Amino acid sequence: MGYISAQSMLEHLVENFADTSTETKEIYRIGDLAREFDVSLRTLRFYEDRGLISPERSGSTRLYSNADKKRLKIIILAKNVGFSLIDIEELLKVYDDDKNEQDVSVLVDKFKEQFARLTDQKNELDNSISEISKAISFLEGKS
Amino acid sequence: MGYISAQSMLEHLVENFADTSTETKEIYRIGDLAREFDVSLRTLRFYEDRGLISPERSGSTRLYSNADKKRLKIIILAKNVGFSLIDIEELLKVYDDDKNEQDVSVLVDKFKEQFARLTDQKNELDNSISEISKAISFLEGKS
DNA sequence: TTGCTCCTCACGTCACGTGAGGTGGC
DNA sequence: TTGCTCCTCACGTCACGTGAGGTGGC
Repeated sequence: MGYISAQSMLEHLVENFADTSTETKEIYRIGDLAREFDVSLRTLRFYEDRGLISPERSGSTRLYSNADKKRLKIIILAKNVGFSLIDIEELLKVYDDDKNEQDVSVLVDKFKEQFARLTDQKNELDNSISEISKAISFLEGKS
Repeated sequence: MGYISAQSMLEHLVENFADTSTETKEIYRIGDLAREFDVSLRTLRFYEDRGLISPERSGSTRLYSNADKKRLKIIILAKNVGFSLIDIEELLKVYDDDKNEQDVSVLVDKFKEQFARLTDQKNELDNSISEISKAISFLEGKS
């Protein structure tokens, strides 16, 4: 099959997973995107502080393009699966420096690592749930 | 069956769940307890700052009694099942103000609330795991 | 004029981690 | 003297939340 860049893979990925409103505009204000992705204004400003996204300005007001919105979709998907902002910065670096096919395997590796972290967390959570269940039946059995 | 106080229930609970070393001493130093409960010195000092535990001192060195150790067992069990330090403060209040049987149901309620929080977290985690699994098979299928 | 939305600081949160710099008894 | 363990600040972390105080266009 044909060559697929990491960049277009990420774009297809978020198209499949972050299927939000179908409203098509050219320019978005911060409130539009905050509503659409269900995050706070502070969150979007914070991501900008962290260098993850850099919207244009009209005076002091931020203006987000469709490219910014695609970028934000990637950020939100990555956040939803528990990537840290540092991780997301690296993902976006792959997205931006789209030079060769190796990037794709780097991408797969990063997602697999995150999958491993999530399953570790799940095991810890399951242990906590089992411990608290035992505690509750102990407390109820004695009352 | 006979009346069982919230205080003794908490003690029995941690006896069952936090069965650590059986070494019996009268006095523990901070390093002893840190090793036994697998937490840092900083953590024990922080819990003291937060008013959760108040060991004696010999000069500047902290000396923990067996009662302090029991108390710490409760703290560690509660931490392991995800209670916040604020929650733990309230649990310890029940442990200290051991006046009537109502406390026991308060205790059960707090544990059940925490159980609900944990299952919510588990659902979120399961969603994240499912999302990232789909993402990985998407990425692998296209490479 | 009133609302709505936008803006920039800047401190607060949560549970500690991580040095820096120093003391005390074997 | 060297190690080991203990101590007290006090800033850093992570991803924002939460005001305070102010601007700009319908």
